[in-house]
Amino acid sequence: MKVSQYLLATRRETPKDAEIISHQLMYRAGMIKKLASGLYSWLPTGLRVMRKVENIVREEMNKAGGIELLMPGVQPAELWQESKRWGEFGPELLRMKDRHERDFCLGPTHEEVITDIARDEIRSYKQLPANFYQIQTKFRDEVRPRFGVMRAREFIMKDAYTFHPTEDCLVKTYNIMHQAYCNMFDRIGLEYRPVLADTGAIGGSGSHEFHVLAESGEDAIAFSNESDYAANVEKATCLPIPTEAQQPETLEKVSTPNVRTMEQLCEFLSIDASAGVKTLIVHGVSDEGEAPTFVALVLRGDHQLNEIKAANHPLVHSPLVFASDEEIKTTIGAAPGSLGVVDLELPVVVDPDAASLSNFVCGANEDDFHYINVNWERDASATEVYDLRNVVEGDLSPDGKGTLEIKRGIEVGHIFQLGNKYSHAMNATVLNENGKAIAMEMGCYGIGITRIVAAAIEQNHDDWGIIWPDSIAPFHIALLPMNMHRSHRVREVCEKLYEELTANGYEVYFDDRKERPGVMFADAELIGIPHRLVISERGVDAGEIEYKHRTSRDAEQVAIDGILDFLSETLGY
RNA sequence: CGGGGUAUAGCGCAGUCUGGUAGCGCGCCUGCUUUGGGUGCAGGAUGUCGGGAGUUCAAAUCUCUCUACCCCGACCA
Repeated sequence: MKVSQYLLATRRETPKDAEIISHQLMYRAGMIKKLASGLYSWLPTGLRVMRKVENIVREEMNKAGGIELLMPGVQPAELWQESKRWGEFGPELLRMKDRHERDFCLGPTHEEVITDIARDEIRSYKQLPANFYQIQTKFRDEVRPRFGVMRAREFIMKDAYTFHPTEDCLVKTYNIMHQAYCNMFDRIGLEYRPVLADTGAIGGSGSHEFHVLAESGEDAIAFSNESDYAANVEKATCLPIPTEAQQPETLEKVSTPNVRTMEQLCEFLSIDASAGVKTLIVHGVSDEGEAPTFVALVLRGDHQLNEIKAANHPLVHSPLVFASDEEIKTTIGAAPGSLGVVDLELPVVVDPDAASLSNFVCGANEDDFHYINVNWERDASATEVYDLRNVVEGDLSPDGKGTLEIKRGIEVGHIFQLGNKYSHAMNATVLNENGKAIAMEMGCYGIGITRIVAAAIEQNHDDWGIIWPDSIAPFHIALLPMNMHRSHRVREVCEKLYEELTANGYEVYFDDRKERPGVMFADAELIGIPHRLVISERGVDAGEIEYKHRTSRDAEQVAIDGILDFLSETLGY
């Protein structure tokens, strides 16, 4: 590629609304241009990177037995009504009508369409397992798009769907896909972790997320320092903290004027937050239209409620709804801040680490009073002991090996064992060996292609710009002539080298603009081209070309005749 | 959807309080200059001041209204 005939679109200034480094650099490197909130054009340089990612994903999918197809972005409402998701999906589903007033949506995902294909085309267990995928534009009307293409409304996703006669077969394919995902991220060259994930509303038995580790990640993931246990903090569990039961002391009610928060209480009583419990009142399950019921959730004072775990408890309303101050006042007779477990007449769900305390502190259900030396059974009863809290750094790994560390991650992939939710709702059956119709077991597997591009930048950049791994770099080699407009010799060497490199399959960024060296260096570094060749009159006279890798400090001189061999060795092909 | 903010040249911004001929930097065009890290000098082009309505002799500036975008909270690849 000759830069003079290309749309480079690099910029010196960072737009004020770009908050994370990948967004800033993608904009400055001329990879993307915003059209509207959450909608981006991919300029030539950006598209080249995206295609590289796509190709790696495609190759690994094919290796894993996937068969590529392509489904429409616009989908009829009927399919979504059949799966019940026309109602369930909410405002994130962008809906529209055609000229005949028929309802359609822009597909945020394609379970319905693929299931429709499968139910028509797959009739026998002999055709299973089947593994279909596509790489295609998705649309989700995000409440708040942000971070550039990281959370865009329109984005490119690879989505795969598998169909199986049995759960065993599903698990087998699921594991193959898990490995395929690892292969993709390995090939791209990202530091990532597969982690156990919450299956959420979709249900099903197994789910993993793939996270690229980065400070700017929106998710927290926990993993053991001694085993391969890793899970989204939403889902992560740990072993209870070992405690020794103490001799029960006498229960005592103490006056704690104006104490409302855990911090105030700790200061007032000179205790550590781990010596107390906090009591949270949430809505319980209730029938439609009935007045809400309430459930008390009890955690050790220094622990944080995990709302997803809480909402998964059978007594607790899902999604989680906290009781309002008025509801608490009328139900308990005290304001939040003085709640406790003694004589509490509600179902009480207690986190294991709160359940193992003795002689602990809690509110007295009376404003400005707390109890000290509270003990379970004697003073308070737990309806159930149930994991309710977020794990924290240093907790014991649930597999008994090591302690947990917490890092931030960007979710770039998510795989699910779906079971038969869609096949059942949409009547996608096959005949088994006995001629009996059974709903197919399904798996689904997503990868955010465009998000991977941004995540790769989060992980690979420096003060000068992006540093692409070879695998997804927009160009392999930057060919930078010094003052070519004044030197026939430099021009000759460059033009010839450009032809040769291109003929050898390299993607060459040939900066043939009449620019000063500083401008050329700055642009090539900003764009993140991994390998750089500098051609100068001085070098040509000495029969040498200068080579430098994007990450190395110093350049080296290479003989002009040996440059092809040198590059094939350095780049590995 | 709730709360906060912004909208002036391609980009980044000043000007708005206190109404009076539209500005700066970068970029862009022309010429000269310079030549291994975003050169320097000179000249030049570019605006419905987000849209609409109002107040006024006069509105980027004051009032009303609409729209778009950004930031903070619940979702997701």
